[in-house]
Amino acid sequence: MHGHRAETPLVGKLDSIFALSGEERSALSRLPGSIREIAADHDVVRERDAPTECCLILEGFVCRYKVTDAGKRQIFSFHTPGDIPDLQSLHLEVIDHSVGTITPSKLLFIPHEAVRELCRRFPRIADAFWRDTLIDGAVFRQWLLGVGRKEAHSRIAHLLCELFLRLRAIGLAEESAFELPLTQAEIGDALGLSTVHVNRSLQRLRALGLIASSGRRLMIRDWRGLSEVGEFDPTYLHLIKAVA
Amino acid sequence: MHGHRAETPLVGKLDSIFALSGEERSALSRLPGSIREIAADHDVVRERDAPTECCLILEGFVCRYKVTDAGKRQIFSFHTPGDIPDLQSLHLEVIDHSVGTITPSKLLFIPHEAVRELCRRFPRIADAFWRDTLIDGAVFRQWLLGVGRKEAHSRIAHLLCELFLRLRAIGLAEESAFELPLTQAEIGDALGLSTVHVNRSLQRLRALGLIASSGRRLMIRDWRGLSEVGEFDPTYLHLIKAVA
DNA sequence: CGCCTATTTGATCTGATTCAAACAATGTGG
DNA sequence: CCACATTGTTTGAATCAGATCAAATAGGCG
Repeated sequence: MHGHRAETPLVGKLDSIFALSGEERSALSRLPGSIREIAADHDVVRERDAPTECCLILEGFVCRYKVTDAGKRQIFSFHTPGDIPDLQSLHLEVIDHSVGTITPSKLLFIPHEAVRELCRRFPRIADAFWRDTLIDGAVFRQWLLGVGRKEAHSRIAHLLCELFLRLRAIGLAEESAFELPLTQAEIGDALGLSTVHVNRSLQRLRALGLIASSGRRLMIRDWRGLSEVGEFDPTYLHLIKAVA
Repeated sequence: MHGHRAETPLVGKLDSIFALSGEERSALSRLPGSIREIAADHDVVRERDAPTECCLILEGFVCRYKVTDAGKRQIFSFHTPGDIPDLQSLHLEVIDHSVGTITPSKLLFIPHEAVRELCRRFPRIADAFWRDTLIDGAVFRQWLLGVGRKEAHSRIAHLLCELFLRLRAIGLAEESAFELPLTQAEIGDALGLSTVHVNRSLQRLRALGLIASSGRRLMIRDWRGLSEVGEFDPTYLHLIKAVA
């Protein structure tokens, strides 16, 4: 069953990276599936599963990750409303990583067959998904460049820049502030850092006057400066809308 | 094992991850384009380019990489004959990373339009490419897991395992040895390590009796052990053929 | 042989981890 | 509304994996 809003998160998200026609939009918003609400810190898909449906995020914050034998977690990406973090399960039987919630989330589980059918009927939608997958890969590469070759505070600055733009692209950020639902431990897992070091690096960014925060709310005081420290260049996100 | 040497590298490569029909194979091997030979250590595509053709590797070793403002290089992936490292340029105008040769290479530059046409005529070939892109992403994730969360010798062990299997899948490795055309500096750039540390970690793997090497030739003395140290599980490569 | 590029070794330094404990928020149930 | 538990943030000190610097070998190869 599905509800009907003016614009579903999926349409809004694809809109930010691809020009859709009216017909394509309405087809997308009519995708069938079952809605499920999942508490924070729970797995949606687990490494080695072979799901027959994929999950569209309606609300919440989700991540993809993998755990080392030594029990260390590496987060690969964060996902927001409109994303389908396990779209790849459409073409790859076994999934090679887990997907878990960060915050309580509302997800729409869409049968693979429905997505395939949609792609057959609207080849440009397939193109949009393909494009999204490629952008996903580009984000990975930026991530890897940071983890492999940049210092802690620079990685963090980059992550904050990226999240800000992505959230703004889907209407979840204000002019220069947004809700950041990540703990410092989660940031560390994403960037290959210890919690302690994330904490000290954040303090440094604050001391430099680049950011400020109160509770979950993060304010960007100096976008230019933050971008520079993080060596952030938004091109790789391939967003359609221009950037502040 | 099979002995079809008349096939092109591309067919051989896709064969290793996807079941192609005879008609699809011959269409693939008839892809047009211009062959160019490129010396070692030269760029094929540069970050921010917007190429109108993509390059199929016929011979040689190629990598994708990006460089930090501080001048540090991070290699994202290595590519071997049959790979099309910049296939993504088909759907993403601007390329977000550079592609460069490691060894002297022979490349076939195929116009985007020819690939698009092929995908239209043979949708299953499009599926195969899509699948290849997804596997590429899976390789990235493994890579990132290592760089972010594993120790140096473990990352190296993992890389060696991966290269061995991939090379064997396309017929470029023997039972337990292969030509490894990488310098220690390049391994470092791939794994986020300094040359010196790569050297010492390799010595450690040798001392453990896991590998041996003479010149460019690398021998795997203890596959089990190497896999364990690297926490290597080949599932993510999604190779069709079973593994030793 | 001599040149250039890789590998190896040694010594030193440092960014980041780890361990440990205090502190702040937030939430829970009585 | 308070005591208490829980989870996240912050601080401090000790330690370590890996970086950096510097210089000595060892291979290839024209």
